[in-house]
Order: sequence, then C-alpha cells, then structure tokens
Amino acid sequence: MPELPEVETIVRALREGGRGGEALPGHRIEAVDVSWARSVAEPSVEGFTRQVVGQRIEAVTRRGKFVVLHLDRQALLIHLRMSGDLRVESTGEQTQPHDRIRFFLSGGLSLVFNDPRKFGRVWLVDDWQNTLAGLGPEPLDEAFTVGELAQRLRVTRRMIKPLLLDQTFLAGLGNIYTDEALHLARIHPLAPAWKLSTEQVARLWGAIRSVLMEGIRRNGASIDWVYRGGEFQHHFLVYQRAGMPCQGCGSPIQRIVVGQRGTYFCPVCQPPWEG
DNA sequence: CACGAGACCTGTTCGC
DNA sequence: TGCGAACAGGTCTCGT
Repeated sequence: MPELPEVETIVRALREGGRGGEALPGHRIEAVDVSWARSVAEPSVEGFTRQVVGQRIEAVTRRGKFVVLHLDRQALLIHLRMSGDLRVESTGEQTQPHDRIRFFLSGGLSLVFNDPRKFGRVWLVDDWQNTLAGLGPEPLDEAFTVGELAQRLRVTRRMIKPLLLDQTFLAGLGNIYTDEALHLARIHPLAPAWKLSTEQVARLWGAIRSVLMEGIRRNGASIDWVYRGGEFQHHFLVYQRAGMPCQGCGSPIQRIVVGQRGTYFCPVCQPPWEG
C-alpha cells in the first residue's frame, strides 16, 4: 500500500493539481458510480450515493494513511490499503481496469478510485475526527516529540517492528518505511520496544521523520505499476534488497518474516539487542 | 496483553 | 512454454 509519503503525494496532487489531474477543492459531486460495492465501507452504497451527491469539496487533507475529502456537510475518508489509487481526469476519459468508484464532478471532471486488489475502502462520515480518533500521533507533527515516542515505547511489551506498523501507536508507517527507519536507527526489527536505550529512541525518532520526509521529497515510492511518479524506491537501503550488500558495512541484507510481513535488515548494523 | 494464522483480493515474478 | 507457488505498499478477526 501507499504509506504516509505516497498518500501525502496523492493528497497534494488532489489539493493543488498535479499528477496529471486538476485540483479538487471547489468542485461539486454531481453523481457517483460504484462498480464494486464493497469498496464503500459506510454507509450502504445506496445511502452513500444519496448523501454524497450535491456536496462540494472544500479541502483535501491527510491523517495517517487516510485521504480526507472535506465536503460541505460531511467528510469522505479514503484508505487505499494495498493497491488503491486516486486519479482526476476529465469525464469521458476511458474507464480503466479495476476502477471501483467514479465521482462525477462539476466542470466535467471525474475523481476515480482504482483498486486492483479491492482492499481499499471509502467512508462517508459526519465527524471524521471522531472516526479517526483511534489513530496514533502524526509522525511529522511538531507535537510528536522524542519524549512522546519514548513514553509510548516504555509502556508496551511488544517487538519494535510490529509496534511501528500499528496505526494506533503511530499513524502512517508501513512495511517499507518501517524497515528503512529501523535500519537508519540501527535497531533490530525484533528488539523489545521497551528495552530500547535513550540513544536508540532518539535515533529512531530522527530516522522515522527523515525517512518519511525523504519519501515525500521524492514523491513516494513506486515499486510496481501503482503510484507512478515516485522515485524513492531507488533509494531503499534495505527494503527488497535481500542478499545485496549493506551500504554501511557490506554484509548481505537479510530477509526474515515478522508478523507475516517480509522484513529486511542488516544483521551487522542492526545487531540483536542486549539482554 | 501479545502474537500467529487466516481472510480479504488480483497481479506479477520466480522456480521447476 | 506452462503452471503452481510465493510474494506484494494493509488491516481486521479469531484463537491461543
């Protein structure tokens, strides 16, 4: 899936125009066509269609990996999960394979939700903040300090990698950026979160932020046919580099499975924890 | 509470 | 060439 940097890249394009599409704010939703019903999480497809039509898109923001379309009366939350994507095109452009929802907008525009694997979901809600209240902090917010990270790490008994993937712990990290951040911080993915030293926590805080900012700067990673345009994939230090030499020490990058996710790390630069 | 397995899905790549 | 297995950016639910 798109992680925070990919979602941020998409959100900026929807907000300001770009990636081949026009900016959304100011346009009104005139009709909707849902071709895969389960892409709509809430409410029912009927209710969704009835309520969303007629609303105007006021703003586009991001919270964690959610795209938030602020409408005049409600909010449209979109989670792209593994393979979802959003594109803006002129209505009349040819339908693409795996198009799941098309929003017909004023001015002859369409917003299309495309999702080959059908894991993505959209919600139409009255109070988006309430719906997303369970998410952890935004890693790039000023409010997310090294002190807050340290405090949250202290009160868990979990391994660090699955913890960082937990969106209620921190919002926005996924499999790629977690592995990259742990490598930069020189922390083993299986390390017990509560046993990290003060120095390790400080490095992790900096690594999470720098890896996310770098991802955004490079317009995200496009490692397959989705999320075209990003180029962060050319800068991975460990992700999908099993057997290739570590940039730091030259030893081969190792792949293990953690929480059913492929996990890449350097066994020398990210040694097993003490004790 | 923490963790693993299975489910939800389709497409691509890898190994024989 | 063909075919099945493994794998993929995520998250939810259930059982231990």
